Amino acid sequence: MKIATFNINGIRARGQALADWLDESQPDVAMLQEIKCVDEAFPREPFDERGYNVETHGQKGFNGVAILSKLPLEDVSRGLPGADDDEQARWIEATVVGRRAIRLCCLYLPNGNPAPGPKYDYKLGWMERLERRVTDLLADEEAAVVAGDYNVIPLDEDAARPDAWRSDALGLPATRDAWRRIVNLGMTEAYRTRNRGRGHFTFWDYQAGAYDRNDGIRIDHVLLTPQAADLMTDVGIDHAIRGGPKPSDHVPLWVELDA
DNA sequence: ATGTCGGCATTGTGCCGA
Repeated sequence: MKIATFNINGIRARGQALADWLDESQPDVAMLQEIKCVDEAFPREPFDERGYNVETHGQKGFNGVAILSKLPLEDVSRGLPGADDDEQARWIEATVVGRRAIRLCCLYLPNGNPAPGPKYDYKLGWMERLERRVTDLLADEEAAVVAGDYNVIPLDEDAARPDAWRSDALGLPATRDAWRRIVNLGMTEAYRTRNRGRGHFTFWDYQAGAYDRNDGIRIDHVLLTPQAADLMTDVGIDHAIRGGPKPSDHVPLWVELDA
């Protein structure tokens, strides 16, 4: 089962690029972030035609997440637990059952800039809630994939110019500490099991020819519970589509699970 | 740091968020 995450930066602006990528990459599951529309405005037809079930958790203008799946999506839950007053649409989870059941958690973690400030406080609070949700997922002892745009640069090697991000909300020590606390609960960070060193990115700014200069950062991640990590057979980044027509500023990251 | 983009409010363009 191929499971991908992709921050598409606006579903309505990305229709063709997203459809083309689905046709080429053929994921069984695509977890999408920044759909930037309400549920009723999500264009379902291109995905219906391709045999995907669609579940969305949208919001007007900003944020918004969705899961596309060729298998039925069961037990869908919207919103990250732990703050009833949180109005931002950044979390949706569901279960797919192939040969094995897989819990899919799709997240769009807050950017947090400018830091310090209320937006950064919200980011750190959201990461505390994520830590609690991951703790519960691990206690379930089942296969779960927690994937999305984390807006976290885990280490200096995950940025072309690490110095530029040291005081940014994506790279501050407190951000990296919170990330490490989550991973260290017992999750496997999929991409780094097979790829080491510099130059592996999932995001390039639209400005200043960042993609052409490979001036990127690695901020989209897939975390796996042990039961999911034991099923992983491959992982990759579809970076080439960043150079295609009307690209998102992020590219897809995917894992293959024997499930 | 800034060579950009998407969506909104709004009809020509400036703001926000990233």
